[in-house]
Amino acid sequence: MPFTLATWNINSVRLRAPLVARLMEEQAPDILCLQECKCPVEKLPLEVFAPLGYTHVVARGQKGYNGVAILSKLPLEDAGSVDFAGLGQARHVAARLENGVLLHNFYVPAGGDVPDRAANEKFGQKLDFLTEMRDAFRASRPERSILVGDLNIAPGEDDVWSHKQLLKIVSHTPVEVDHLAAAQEAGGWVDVTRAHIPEGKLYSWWSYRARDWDAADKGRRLDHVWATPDIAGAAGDSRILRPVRGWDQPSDHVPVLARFDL
DNA sequence: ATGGTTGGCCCCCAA
Repeated sequence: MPFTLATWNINSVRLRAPLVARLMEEQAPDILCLQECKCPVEKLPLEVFAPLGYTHVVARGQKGYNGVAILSKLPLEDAGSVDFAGLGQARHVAARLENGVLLHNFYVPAGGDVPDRAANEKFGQKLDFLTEMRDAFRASRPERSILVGDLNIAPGEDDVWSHKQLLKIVSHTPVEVDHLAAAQEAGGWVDVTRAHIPEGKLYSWWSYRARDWDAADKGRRLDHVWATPDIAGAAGDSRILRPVRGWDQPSDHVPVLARFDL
């Protein structure tokens, strides 16, 4: 059963429901994982998505902030959510596909502006969230699993526009990169996007605060598709849809896609 | 070193 998968931080799914519909029409991924829906589950605009074939939904939400949703053409079973770091925020949800694959949709905390847990509580929460992800994968090594989402960390030198200039910027500090690597290694997760596109700069996010995001091109790869080694070989056709950043009233993130031949 | 933009919501917080 081959299927295509997309992950996209939508930054308000109600405001950008037309953009989600456009992606569904133009790319038709079988499964679309959204982050930063910014609304309770009962306010998701599902009436926009259902006519396009996305009738299966597994989601967690809250008013105003965070929120994760899996919209699917394929049947899904809710596989629960974990409150990593005890924040009480809607940042994770999992779903089981009919072929047994377990799909995790994550929205890792951004972590505030100051990369110091003594001075900035949010940074500590981000590190704790990643540590608890690591511990969960250690306690129960995932199999036949896919993990996607806005992990809010650009791990590699070619995942940012300037490695040197971002070393002290939250999302690319060594301590964050180490914490993400520990979570990745604990699960044995393969970075599917980088496995397929090993060379060159690769970004999925460009700040709203640039005069010309395209010309300046000061991007970061914050959005990821991972898979466990037993199914990573079935993944192919990874793509990051840069042109979506140029759509009207865009999210600051663009969709990241992959196909799985399972 | 600083400022720049966006979204949600109760006039400020988070990103």
